[in-house]
Amino acid sequence: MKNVAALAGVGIKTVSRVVNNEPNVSEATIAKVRDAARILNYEPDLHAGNLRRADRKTQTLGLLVGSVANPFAGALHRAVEDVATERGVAVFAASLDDDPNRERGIVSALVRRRVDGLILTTATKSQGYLLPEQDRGTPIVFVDREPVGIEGDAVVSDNAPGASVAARHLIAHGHRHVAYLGDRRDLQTAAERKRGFLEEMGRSGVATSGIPTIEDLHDEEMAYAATLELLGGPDRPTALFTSQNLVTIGAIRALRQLELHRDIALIGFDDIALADLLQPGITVITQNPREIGRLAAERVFARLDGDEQPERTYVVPTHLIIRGSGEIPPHV
Amino acid sequence: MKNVAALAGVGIKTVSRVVNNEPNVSEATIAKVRDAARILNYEPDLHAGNLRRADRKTQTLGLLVGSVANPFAGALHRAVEDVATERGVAVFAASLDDDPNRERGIVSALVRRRVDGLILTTATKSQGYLLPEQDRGTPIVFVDREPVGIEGDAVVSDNAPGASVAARHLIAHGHRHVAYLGDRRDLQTAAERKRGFLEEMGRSGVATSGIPTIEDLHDEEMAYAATLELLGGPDRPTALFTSQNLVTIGAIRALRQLELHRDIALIGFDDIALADLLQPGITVITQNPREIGRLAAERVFARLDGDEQPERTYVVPTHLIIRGSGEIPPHV
DNA sequence: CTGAAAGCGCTAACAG
DNA sequence: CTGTTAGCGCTTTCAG
Repeated sequence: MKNVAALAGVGIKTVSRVVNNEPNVSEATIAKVRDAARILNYEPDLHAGNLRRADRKTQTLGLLVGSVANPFAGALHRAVEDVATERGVAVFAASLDDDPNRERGIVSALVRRRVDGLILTTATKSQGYLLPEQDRGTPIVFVDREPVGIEGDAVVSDNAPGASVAARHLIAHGHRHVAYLGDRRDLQTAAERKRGFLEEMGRSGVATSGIPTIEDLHDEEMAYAATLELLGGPDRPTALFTSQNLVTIGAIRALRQLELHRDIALIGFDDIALADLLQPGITVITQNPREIGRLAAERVFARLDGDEQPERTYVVPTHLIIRGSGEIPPHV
Repeated sequence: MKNVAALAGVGIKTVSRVVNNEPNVSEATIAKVRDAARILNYEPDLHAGNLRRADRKTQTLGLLVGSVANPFAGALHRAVEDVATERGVAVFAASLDDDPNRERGIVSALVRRRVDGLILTTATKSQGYLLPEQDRGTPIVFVDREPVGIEGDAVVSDNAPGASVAARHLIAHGHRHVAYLGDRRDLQTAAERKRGFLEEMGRSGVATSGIPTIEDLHDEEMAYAATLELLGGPDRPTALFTSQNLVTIGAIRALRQLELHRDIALIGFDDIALADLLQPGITVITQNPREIGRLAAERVFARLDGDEQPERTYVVPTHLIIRGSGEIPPHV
């Protein structure tokens, strides 16, 4: 900047004015400065400026998702990016891998970089450690899972109601003997989905004790193996409810393996790619990651703009998409 | 930091030493400082420190991909993140949308944030505008597409050879009348795949002029419509080669719509989710986005570590995965 | 082993 | 309309 000022023959502050489009600079001076900047390939240093700027905003957002490689996170990330870009804000994205230590490390790295806001999927038991940062004025919005040990805006899917819809749908198609296949039970989303599912089964008069539940299925292979075992055993269920993406895919593979995919009903929570092209098509409860991301980013910016309303949880609705696998009648 | 120093009753420089794990501080002092830091919830400001630091590294990387929402980009992003995290480096990820203006804007935003390195998918005709930044010492690695107007490391798939393999496979299964369905012809990857495909067909004695080619298919809907039209017309091809993900999916939908999916062969470039569960399974040429990302990140860090070897292009091999659709014999 | 002074690139506050 | 001075939070340099 000093160099630009020298080349343009003006003071350093004038360059600053031009770069930041501040008023009270003559057209001629602006032109001189811009020329000099172009010749020197000058790019302002956002961080240096920020050090002294009144609002101290880095124009930067931190986003923590399950894994940037998974489609749910990708869609969410894109939505966040879209609203951030509109405001000239760049986003750091990182992967959680459901690891509490990783969460702490990433949050710390983001805080050290003085992000203006945080959008977080969490794996820690309590997020109380974020209190100091929140007190410092950084808006924090939780996505996918609600916070524990701290107040904060949150944007989540209606996990329990969505799972209830799945249960009701299977019941309506005559099923009484439905198995639940779920992710790690310490994950809030998995627990909610299980709760919604079991409650609805209960309301329909199916005893919870009679419902086969297999949990802690964290990847496709585990789900595949668990499904094979379940269906190979006695007293085989007539339908499956899978609480998550990878579990659904594992179950599909197992059903195919056993050639039961046309005989045993299946509803999965969360959509999967090309689910409509399989035979039968896979009936699912879809989430809306784009909307979750959009809302979360909007909340961050609203807080940044001074919105003071009480923190709350925003629930993004899920939808039942009927494609065939969920409408298979019970087969004895 | 001033506050921490005051509370610990030491000089500011001593705090700096402790925070950065510099030597020559007594155990007792270290303990005092750490206590004070904890009490005040002190988090160092990475950018402020960087302003004066000798190496001026922000521990930050910029990544520009097609769209963070697409699976190829997600896998690449994750691989980059993995190698970056190991070195305490955070990554800014942004979406290009094959828009040259967007590319310029994002690059500028990243440069202003003084990222230590850039990993870029590009849409501009020439990347000469990056020369000043490169001269400033920022390593730039191009992914998916090779640079024009500038020297630089690049990591790409073997597009032409991969497409040749597809062509050869179809030829080997007896096809002579194969259509090419491709993405925007101004995209380097699409052009390469087309070239590889046509050259191989030529080597097998099929006249290029007789090969139906439909290009500029940028999304699923366009591909679907184009495929419907192609197959509804006279002189229907016996096999299709689709040069990209979304085009493949559009073609699959069209084939199903016409109930030709068991009669017309299909090979797609780039893998698609659950391709093995469709009937028939979709034969594809897979890319390796994780490896592309890993290599790109490694190149950036190697350059940062002083590697001076000439810039070059790294080619990551593709693989033919046989699943059924590519092995359908010609049907007249 | 420790601290004081200077300065990184920029903006705030004020003076011309 | 323009420039000067101070200072953001930290690291460097150098003197204790």
